[in-house]
Amino acid sequence: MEYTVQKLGRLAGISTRTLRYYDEIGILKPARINSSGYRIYGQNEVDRLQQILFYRELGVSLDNIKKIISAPSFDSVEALRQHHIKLLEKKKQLETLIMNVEKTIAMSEGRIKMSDQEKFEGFKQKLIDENEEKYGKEVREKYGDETVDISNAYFKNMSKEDFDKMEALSVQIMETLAEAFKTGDPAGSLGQKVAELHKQWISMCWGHYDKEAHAGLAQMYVDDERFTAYYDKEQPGQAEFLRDAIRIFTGV
Amino acid sequence: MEYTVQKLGRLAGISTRTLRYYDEIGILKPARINSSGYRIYGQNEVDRLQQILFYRELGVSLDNIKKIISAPSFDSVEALRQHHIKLLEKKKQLETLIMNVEKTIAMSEGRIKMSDQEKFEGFKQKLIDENEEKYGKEVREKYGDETVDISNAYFKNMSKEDFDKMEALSVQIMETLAEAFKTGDPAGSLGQKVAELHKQWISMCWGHYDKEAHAGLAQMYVDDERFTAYYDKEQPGQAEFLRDAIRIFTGV
DNA sequence: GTTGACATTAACGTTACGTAAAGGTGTAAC
DNA sequence: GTTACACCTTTACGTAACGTTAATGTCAAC
Repeated sequence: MEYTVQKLGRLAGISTRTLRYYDEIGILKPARINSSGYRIYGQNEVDRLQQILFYRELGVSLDNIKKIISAPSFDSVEALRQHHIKLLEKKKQLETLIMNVEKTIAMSEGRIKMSDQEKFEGFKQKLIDENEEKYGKEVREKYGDETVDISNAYFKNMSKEDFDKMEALSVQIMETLAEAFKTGDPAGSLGQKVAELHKQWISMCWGHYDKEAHAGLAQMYVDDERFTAYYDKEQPGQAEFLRDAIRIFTGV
Repeated sequence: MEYTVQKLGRLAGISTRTLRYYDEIGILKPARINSSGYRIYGQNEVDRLQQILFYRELGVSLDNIKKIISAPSFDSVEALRQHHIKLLEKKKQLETLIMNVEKTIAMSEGRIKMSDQEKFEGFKQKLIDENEEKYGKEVREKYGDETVDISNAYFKNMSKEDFDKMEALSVQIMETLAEAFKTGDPAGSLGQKVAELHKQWISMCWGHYDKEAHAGLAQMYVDDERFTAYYDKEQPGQAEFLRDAIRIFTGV
């Protein structure tokens, strides 16, 4: 089956302008141009367009779509599997958002209360995903396929020594946190020592120090389950304890 | 609680640029400007921003969001309910798309075969929805709250007489179709009479006539379940019969 | 041989921001 | 007291993915 722009457009539910644009940027060129200069698309182009629209639906930029499906190593089945996973994630996020809406309705009716933080929950997950994606990409560009641990040092182009120092600090933090947690007092000397160590650690991470940001990060350790899981892995409650200690330490 | 641009941005997971832009276009103005010219947001703004992001997530343009939430009749709880329904629809569509991906993977592995039509199913539903939304909006702008039936005449700014004529035609089509269907022969004189009547009808709809489009529409009566349901409502199989009659009539 | 649907290129418009430039503000640290 | 640095400001140009308009060529049908 052969298609002109309009026929293919109708088939796929897109405009002729879109098809010409796709030709222009080289993401979907017609199989041939007939004697009158008309674009003629064939079976291969139909399939390729389908691929393009799949990725577009995911919010992938045309530029990236081009890279993905033009790469010589492109394995379309594998790409589809990845695609499938992303769609499932998107669905999950949508479900979070739906829950959030239901919560907000309940709140409007006065049945429950929501914190300002909670009000943006459905959206935030998306942000985190995007950051991860961006972060991961940049790291891969800079360091190739080195270990994930080293990628932690990304922010400041850290030296190996600095990195080792950070590692040591982070071990020390976890140990001291465990000790301090036993005392049950975030304001105590051990609790404040953890906060001080943590300050040193993020100072290295960020290249500078900022009280409010520190307190904000501590709050995130409680709000973001990935961080909570990390700090709570030995004793549940440690993430919250750390936040309280830092709150007192920073006075925020 | 009061927020500066950055604090609110972090809370909601958006950039400061976005907040300034929202101020600029008047969709979200700060509660006040302090002595240094800083934007200060309060509780109302947090809630309004949440509303904005809800709609944005749905793909509504900022311009339309502004109209929606600025309308004096804006009922936020009711809006949330609508919003909730739309999210559920979006989820459903996403599930269709996921199924489509799974189907395509299966196809790539040679387990099943898919027609060109099927390949675009997930997108098409979306297209239909969008068209309906756009269509409905434009009609409301043009005719206010008149009946949905009259809105059918939208395309060509049809007169009342034309509209009545169309109505009469559509009744005649249904009656003749029922008669013709009994003969079981789409090529017979009754079958071809239906096709001819249908040609007249769509000529009025579109303002012109095109064979291929006619044949295409007839195919859609079979492919799109909403049309199929309409034509099959008296006798299952009538949609298919009509398509066959039109196929023969147009010679496509 | 004239419609009218279809095709072409060229080029400017749009939305929702990103990004940089050039500068003022607030406060913690030396 | 001034340095430093995270904030804030406005102005203004850049971008993605097309939409839209204009001016023009092509093809099938009546």
